[in-house]
Amino acid sequence: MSTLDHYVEILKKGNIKVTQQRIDILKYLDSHLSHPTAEEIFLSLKKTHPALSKTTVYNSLDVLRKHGIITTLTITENELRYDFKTKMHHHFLCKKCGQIIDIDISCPNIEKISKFGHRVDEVHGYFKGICKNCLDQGRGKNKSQSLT
Amino acid sequence: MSTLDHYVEILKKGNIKVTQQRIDILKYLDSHLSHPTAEEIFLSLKKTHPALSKTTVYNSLDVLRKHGIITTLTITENELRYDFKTKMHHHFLCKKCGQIIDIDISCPNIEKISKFGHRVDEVHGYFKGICKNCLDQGRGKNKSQSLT
DNA sequence: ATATCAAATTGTAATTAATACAATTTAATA
DNA sequence: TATTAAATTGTATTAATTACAATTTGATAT
Ligand SMILES: [Mn+2]
Ligand SMILES: [Mn+2]
Ligand SMILES: [Zn+2]
Ligand SMILES: [Zn+2]
Repeated sequence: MSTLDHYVEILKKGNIKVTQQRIDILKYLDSHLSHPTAEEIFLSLKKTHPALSKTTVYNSLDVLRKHGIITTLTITENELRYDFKTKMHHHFLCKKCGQIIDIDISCPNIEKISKFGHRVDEVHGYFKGICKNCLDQGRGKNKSQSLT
Repeated sequence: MSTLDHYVEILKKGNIKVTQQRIDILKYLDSHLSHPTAEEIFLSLKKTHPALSKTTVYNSLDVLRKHGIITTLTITENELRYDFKTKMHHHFLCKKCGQIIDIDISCPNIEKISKFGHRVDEVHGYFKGICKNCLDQGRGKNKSQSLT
């Protein structure tokens, strides 16, 4: 969550033409770190920007990704997800509530891969299971905690 | 690569009805550890079994997966990939030649996730970059090595 | 060996994420 | 303010996956 100028700066620094659509998408991703899909981003932004095209969302996300400003996750099966956080981290997908949680750990395996002779550009660490919240609820300890 | 009886045994052990289609799919996955897509499996099996339906391939893969006989990979963006190898291992996707290589290492991070309170059922470790073969070719050391 | 029947297969249609493309608009520069 | 390359829009298309009804078949009991 930052001032709009912050997103303008990010775009200018990458020599990306500054448009309202791109600012909106960046702002959305920065304030929704839940790894949304293109569809979710589109539907949300369309509320306050009815003329927005889904193609623009896809195009903008591609541009941002190619410039390393955002990253993508292939953790779910049918759609790509987007992440404003680019620092290497892991993810946990809860198969019950569906949320994708950031896990701030690094990967100690990169060096091993390099020893095989491959050049590693990206590291993706995903875990799937049941999150703490869902486990607690399943045990009857319903503390009426929100899952959104 | 095993005798057909082996795949029959696998199905029977899982209380899965034995059909020629399921045997064929299992055999294909066992002898093609390249993490094929449903489409690739379908096209290859259709050659010797022209009546095969793509729906059957999807259904069978789902059944096999639900019984833990095969696993799935979401490493590429547009399609699911299937793996006969269920023992926990990592993967490396070469962005040049497209092949997905098995990396036989384990994940030292599982315990950390458990400490967060989540229950971990699946571990997915993916790396992306340029594989050794492609790197060597790029350096002009073309030893005419096959990439298939 | 044969009849039975739930389950599997098939073929087609529907859904959905993503991409292609031509017309229009706009951000950046002069 | 005029210019222009790039971005946006809307629509059409592609491609992976799922839904579903009709048909076939594997396993069981007779
Ligand atoms: Mn994240
Ligand atoms: Mn594998
Ligand atoms: Zn959960
Ligand atoms: Zn390669």
